[in-house]
Amino acid sequence: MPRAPSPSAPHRRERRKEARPGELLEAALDLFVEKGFAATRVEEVAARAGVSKGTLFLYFQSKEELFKAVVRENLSRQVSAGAAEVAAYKGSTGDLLTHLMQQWWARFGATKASGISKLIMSEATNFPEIAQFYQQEVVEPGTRLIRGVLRRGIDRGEFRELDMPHAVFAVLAPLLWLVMWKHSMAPCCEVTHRIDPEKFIAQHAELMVRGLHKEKQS
Amino acid sequence: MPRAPSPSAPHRRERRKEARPGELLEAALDLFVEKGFAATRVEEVAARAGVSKGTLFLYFQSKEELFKAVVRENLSRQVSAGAAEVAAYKGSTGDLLTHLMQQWWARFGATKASGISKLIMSEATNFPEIAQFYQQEVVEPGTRLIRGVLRRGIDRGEFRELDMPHAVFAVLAPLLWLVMWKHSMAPCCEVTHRIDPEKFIAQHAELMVRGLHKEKQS
Amino acid sequence: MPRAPSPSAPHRRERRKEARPGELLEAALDLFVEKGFAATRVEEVAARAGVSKGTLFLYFQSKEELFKAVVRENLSRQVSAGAAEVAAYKGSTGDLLTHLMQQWWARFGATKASGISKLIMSEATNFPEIAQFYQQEVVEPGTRLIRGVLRRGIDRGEFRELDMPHAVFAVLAPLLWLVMWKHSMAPCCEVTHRIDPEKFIAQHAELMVRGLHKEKQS
Amino acid sequence: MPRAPSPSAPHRRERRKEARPGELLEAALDLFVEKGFAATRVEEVAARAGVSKGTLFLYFQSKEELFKAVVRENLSRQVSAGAAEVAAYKGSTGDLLTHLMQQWWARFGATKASGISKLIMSEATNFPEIAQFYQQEVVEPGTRLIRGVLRRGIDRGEFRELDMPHAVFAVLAPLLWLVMWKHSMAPCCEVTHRIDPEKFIAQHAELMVRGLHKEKQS
DNA sequence: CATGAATGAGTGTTCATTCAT
DNA sequence: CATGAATGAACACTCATTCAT
Repeated sequence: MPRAPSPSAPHRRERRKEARPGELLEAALDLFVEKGFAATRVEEVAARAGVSKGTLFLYFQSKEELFKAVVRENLSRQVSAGAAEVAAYKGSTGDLLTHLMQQWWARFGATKASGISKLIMSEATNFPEIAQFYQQEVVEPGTRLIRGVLRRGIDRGEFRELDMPHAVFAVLAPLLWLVMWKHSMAPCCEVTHRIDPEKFIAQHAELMVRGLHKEKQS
Repeated sequence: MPRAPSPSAPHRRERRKEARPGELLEAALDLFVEKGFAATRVEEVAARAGVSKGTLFLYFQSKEELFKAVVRENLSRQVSAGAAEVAAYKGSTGDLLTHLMQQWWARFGATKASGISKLIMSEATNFPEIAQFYQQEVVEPGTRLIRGVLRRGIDRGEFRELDMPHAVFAVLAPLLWLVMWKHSMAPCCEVTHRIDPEKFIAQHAELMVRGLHKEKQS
Repeated sequence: MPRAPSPSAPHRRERRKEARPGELLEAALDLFVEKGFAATRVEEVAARAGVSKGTLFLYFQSKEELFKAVVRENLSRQVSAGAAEVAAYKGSTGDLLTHLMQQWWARFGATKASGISKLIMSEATNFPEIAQFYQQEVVEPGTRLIRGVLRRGIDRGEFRELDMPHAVFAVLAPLLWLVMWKHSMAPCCEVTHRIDPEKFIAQHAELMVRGLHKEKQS
Repeated sequence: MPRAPSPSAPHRRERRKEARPGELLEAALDLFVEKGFAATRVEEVAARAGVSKGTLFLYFQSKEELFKAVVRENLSRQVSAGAAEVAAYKGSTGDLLTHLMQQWWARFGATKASGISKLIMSEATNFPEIAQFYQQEVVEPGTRLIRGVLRRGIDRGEFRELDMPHAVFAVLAPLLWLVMWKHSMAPCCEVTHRIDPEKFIAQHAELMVRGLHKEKQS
């Protein structure tokens, strides 16, 4: 016997038609980050999103397409956060750099979104297309941002001359490594020397700033 | 081009039990690095080693055991390489640190073996056992080594006091990130700012050493 | 001969989840009885049930679980059949015993289900779990039933005192042997002395009853 | 360096060339009885016989041929034991029957050889050829023997008239069941009501003899 | 739109059998 | 004769994908 739908209550099926893809992407993000592409089963993604396996394929042509959509969705969000801050900053470049790193951790590294950086690094060889996309959308802008900051330091007479492209990555690498570590080794090795992200960044920032600065007067 | 069989040439069913594991490990290393653990098929490993699937299982109980053997073969032996150098080194600690990093790249980072560091980071959550093995066999000794060097610098009055555990990772992180990068993004993004590993390490080392050093007496 | 699809006929991908397990169990019973556990391939079970291999694993976690389900389906239910009859029986214990044996043959021995008793005896050592299950679910209740009957005979002064545990099996053994025989030797040896189960049971029952009875007057 | 063989000591390889097949058959008997045909691995048979897998195939064309040889070898041995005893026996037929059963257990049922009866029953459907062989070599002579004994009893006025073919199996069935039980359920179900073979046979014999005898007093 | 029953290609692993030494 | 390294067919089980309802 079919139950008569009451106009005031939404039908069971109606729940959130247009919200579906988003729920699926969120569930997929969690699982891909946790298990990687191959070990994630689409059925589990569907289940976590509260729909059936068939429904997932209604929105995404294949598991690969789902993966790409997850990455694209989450990549777009995190671009161009710090550019404004740099432009507005008044203090020393060392302080600016330290501030940016801390902000980066608070706004990105500590959130679930950092999982997709890990994801991309992990699966890059299986999805070159994604890797290139990431390169363009995230790496390029990010390196430009840091390059600008280092340039600012040099121009203002605070920093030494640098091997610019590599110096940029010397600044970024520990941050990128940190999110990889957080999503790979850290969950498995609970035993020793648990890294405290904030302290790690503080130590890295201090070493960087000192390393970048011109010798104290000389 | 068919090769003419020479009477002294080995026959089709050549006995070379001693050589097999090595050949299989090499083939496995190649494929695991190229495709990751899950995407590598044991049959392909066997084929690349020039044997049948059954033969592989003659030497390795399972795909996972094969993987562990690859790790042991390629990582565990690299570990204690630097310890000796540290003990014998006479010069300044800054030079020692720079030297160690360059050696590490030459002996490990630049080789195919570095691919499995990337692999482990990528698949750690699916193989916690492997991750822990890596932690014990590689990460722990590596951090101990660096800690010893930093301690040497402090004891000799060259370096400042440090937040030791995090400083160690500040030194290591860019190196570990470099192998990740080399095996994930680098192959896909041939376009811009190709990182030159030696220059990157040089820049990192210089920044680190400057950052670690006491202020030039001021 | 292609069957003309009638509009009311079920479509190719018919939904009949409720019917599937039963069809699979029946096919499995046939094949397990015919070939034994190890020699039966799940794919063939599925094919005989008209479904694909994957579908079988939709309903049974493993080949072994399928086997257990077959056992449960066909044996466990047969158990308590006779208990009621015993309780309600009014006549002599000798007649009761004879009656029970005949009923057992009609309801179990003569059916396909008896094949799994043979199967279990054959493969018991490879599946101790199954053997214990059979022991608990079938052997124990069965021996209890017979013990009750013998006790009834003794209590009513019809039967002699007995070495009870072994007398029980003296009663049961020929029946159990009969199903073994039916499913092992009988199909191969069509030649001589084909055993007629009903007559065999009649002869066994008569001998048993006479053997159990007190000496006529003495 | 090859060791020079001393003439007085047998070479390692020479050990027992002609004993090999026998050792293999013995090992195979043990394992087939214990695990059944499918679950027995030829490598284990070879290992237990102290030779390599290849050597086994030097003597037996295939696993199936090995199985058949095991059965044939052990079947031949056990025929025509009791015929002489029957002919020479002077006492009552009831005592003769009881005596035969006890002897059968002592000389066959209790020995490893009984394992092949179990084996044949278990694998009969997979090896019809074997089953027919067993029928001719063992079952036929055995039933003839018992038939003779029953005939003796009737002719001497001790036993009643019988449904002869079925009476024969009524006598034999518990014995055959006993060896099946011993090699299947008994090893798994150590818990309750462990059957004592001698007592079981005693109880069976007593019931049979009483059941076969003419009514006392007449 | 949503479902979930059904599919079948694909994978790791086993093991009887072969054959060069 | 004996070996044991090598083979490859076979099998249980998985899971992305489809489609009738």
